Amino acid sequence: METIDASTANQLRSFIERLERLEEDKAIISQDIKEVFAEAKATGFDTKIMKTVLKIRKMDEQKRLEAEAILETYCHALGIDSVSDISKSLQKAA
Amino acid sequence: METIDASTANQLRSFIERLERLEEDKAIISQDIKEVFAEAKATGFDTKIMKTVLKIRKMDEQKRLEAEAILETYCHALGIDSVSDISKSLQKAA
Amino acid sequence: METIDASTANQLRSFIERLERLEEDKAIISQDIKEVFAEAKATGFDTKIMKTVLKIRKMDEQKRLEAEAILETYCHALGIDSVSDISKSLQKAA
Amino acid sequence: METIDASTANQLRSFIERLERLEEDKAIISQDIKEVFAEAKATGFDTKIMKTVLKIRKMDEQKRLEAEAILETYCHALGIDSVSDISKSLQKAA
DNA sequence: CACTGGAAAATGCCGC
DNA sequence: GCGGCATTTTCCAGTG
Repeated sequence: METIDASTANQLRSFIERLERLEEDKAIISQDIKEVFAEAKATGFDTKIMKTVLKIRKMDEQKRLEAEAILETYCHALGIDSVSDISKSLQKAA
Repeated sequence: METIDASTANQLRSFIERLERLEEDKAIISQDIKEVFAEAKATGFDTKIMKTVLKIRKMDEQKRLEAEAILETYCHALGIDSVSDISKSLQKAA
Repeated sequence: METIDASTANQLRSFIERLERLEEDKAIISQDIKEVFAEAKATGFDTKIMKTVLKIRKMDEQKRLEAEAILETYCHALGIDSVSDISKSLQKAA
Repeated sequence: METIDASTANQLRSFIERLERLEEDKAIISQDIKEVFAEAKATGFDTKIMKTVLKIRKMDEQKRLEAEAILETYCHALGIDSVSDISKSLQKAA
């Protein structure tokens, strides 16, 4: 069986620890989210409806991103480097 | 249909925005985790094994927590307020 | 719209019925589990603790399986077909 | 701390083992269900649609049961012991 | 590159 | 009626 040198072991340990720290941060945020929902509920809001609202807003955001992606494709096809170039043009025009 | 006054609407908006910010933070961390795995993989580590290692370490932690939960339940059943009370008793005894 | 021939429809019906029977069996077992908990509770046991005990026992089993999975992965990486091959080698050596 | 006599310990062990056996049976059925879905998929059916079909049929069944519950309530209110009494009457009539 | 298996997230349910 | 938990659904990396 292959031996693992100390350096490699330390690298691995480092990766594992970084991951565990990130997972922990993520867990904390998940907890924060739950607390915000709890607070909203205590204030009298219906969390189920709130979740639906969030979902719809996310879908809208997604739609916007997809629209931008299409725009980006068109820009590329038309030889315009990026959307920001259009912004600049528009600002100049204004 | 009931009308919603401006104040309530603002409260709701505030909750929604806080939640969206938290969701975004969480998404960033998820992305970070993926990148660490990618880096580890590029360094030559087997991510599958790494995930299993993380899982086992998490299970150890989880098991410890479950055991503590049982202890807590017993303490409650026996009229001892908390585990720390036991610690105190033991310290006195020592 | 595509038409569905009778044979296909019967096949589908057969699958659906098999699934519904299995779901029903599963529901019966879930009910049995509830009843055992109820009986234990009536006998004076704390179901919460029982659930925790079951969880820990399950985790032990799971941990064992995870560890075996890692071993299996190493074996594979080292060109050893299976754990039983190791057993054989060890038996010869003994 | 209270001591637990052997008899109680055996009772507990018995409950735990019964539960573990039931959990195992349940897991087997869950596995069977997955296999039926896999088979249906291999036959060319869309499992997602099948799941929707099952859900709708379940809702229908639920509706039927609720209707029966209402009927049962009426029967009770009218001094008829059970639905089966109605069945008998109908069978006689036929 | 479609598929499968497993992890993460969302939903629904049950007990308190 | 609520929190907590189990189940379900969804997503994604890995694989043939």
